[in-house]
Amino acid sequence: MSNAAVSEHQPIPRMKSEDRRELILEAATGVFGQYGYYGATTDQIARAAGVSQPYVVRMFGTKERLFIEVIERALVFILRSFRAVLAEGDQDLRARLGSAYVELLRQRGLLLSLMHSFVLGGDPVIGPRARQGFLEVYAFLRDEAGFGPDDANRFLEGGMLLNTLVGLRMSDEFETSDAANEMLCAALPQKLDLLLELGKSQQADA
Amino acid sequence: MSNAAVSEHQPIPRMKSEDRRELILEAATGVFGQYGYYGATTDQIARAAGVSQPYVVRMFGTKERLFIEVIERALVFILRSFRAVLAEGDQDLRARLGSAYVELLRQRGLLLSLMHSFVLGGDPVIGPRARQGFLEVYAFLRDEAGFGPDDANRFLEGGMLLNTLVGLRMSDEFETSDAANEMLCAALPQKLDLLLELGKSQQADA
DNA sequence: GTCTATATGCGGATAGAC
DNA sequence: GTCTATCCGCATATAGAC
Repeated sequence: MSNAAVSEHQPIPRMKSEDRRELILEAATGVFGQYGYYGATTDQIARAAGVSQPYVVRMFGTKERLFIEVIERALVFILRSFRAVLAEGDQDLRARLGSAYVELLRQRGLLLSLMHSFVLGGDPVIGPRARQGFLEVYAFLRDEAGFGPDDANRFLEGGMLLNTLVGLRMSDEFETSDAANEMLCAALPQKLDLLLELGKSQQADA
Repeated sequence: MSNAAVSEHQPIPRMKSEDRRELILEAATGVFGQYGYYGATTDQIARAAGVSQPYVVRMFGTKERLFIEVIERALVFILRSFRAVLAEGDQDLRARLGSAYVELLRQRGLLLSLMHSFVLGGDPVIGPRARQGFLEVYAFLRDEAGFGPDDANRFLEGGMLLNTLVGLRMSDEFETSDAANEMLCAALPQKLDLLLELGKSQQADA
């Protein structure tokens, strides 16, 4: 048995700070997405990332700074994804952006972490970042995607309802409630299968 | 100096359990609306209600039960308000229901407490209640208001964006950001003045 | 009905070893 | 780069007086 095998068993898997950082941000995104800023603990995040709790704090300074990094990273993903859609053409832009947004659900907790930040607008440090993030998306829709105020609004409305339904885990009721079923079908023209699939996998985790 | 004056100074203002209960629920609604379930403390709620922290816990058993009562009470207000609109006629139903919804912002934290519950769908006790509440509103729109699936969906989309903008305190940016200004105007056809007014008063509190 | 005092547990953060 | 041990503060909840 090689040394490599031994250090896999008692893992002190050193890696570059940058990589570890990304790993923790991903884990934190999932945990914050589920429990929100206050509800999530640095210990949960650490376990999800496979590192020790003090290490998480050490790397990001405070839980608050970690949360800020999580939501700023989430925003980067959203805008990157939207710009990729834009680069592919102008046909059906609204539908394709909507589709891209739903696809972001694959990154667990990404949209929900943001959603949690949106309802903490009163917080003196989270609030301003959250507003800025939201406004950046709005600016993208207006200036880059060329939406008018009404179209931009419509798009955001749909996005916020989607976030809410995901946060609610409404997909859990898909089979048990006709109303839930109907609502989900109306809210997600396509992509319903993705939502249900992700819903099941996260039920399995928990 | 009379005894009455003394007991005003050291106030032990006994009141009926029911009244005190309502007072605390109101205070809790405001605090939960601002900080969410995990972020709010029973002590903040107690101070907002003008009672001691242990009394709050004593009266509701646990913080969790208090939160559940807050969101169920919020739902009662929403449905009561919607049914009142319905009783006044069928003209312009969508707009009038929307308007009634915005008016509920007057009850501080009512819509936001619900919103916070919506993003905690993974919680084993909050989640089911939150889903049920959301589905009750949907059922109202479909069965009582006579909306079709698409109209119901549209209505909920608008509601969720409103909740989000309020949670974000986007009205804080009304004067400083053109984008925020435009967005708010598009999101609230009428009633923008109400939002701005409430925004100012809550800035004053904090 | 309401308070004061307090027990208890948990979570964020720090110190320091390896 | 990463861990273990631990401190400290805060928040929920309990006990019991008035």
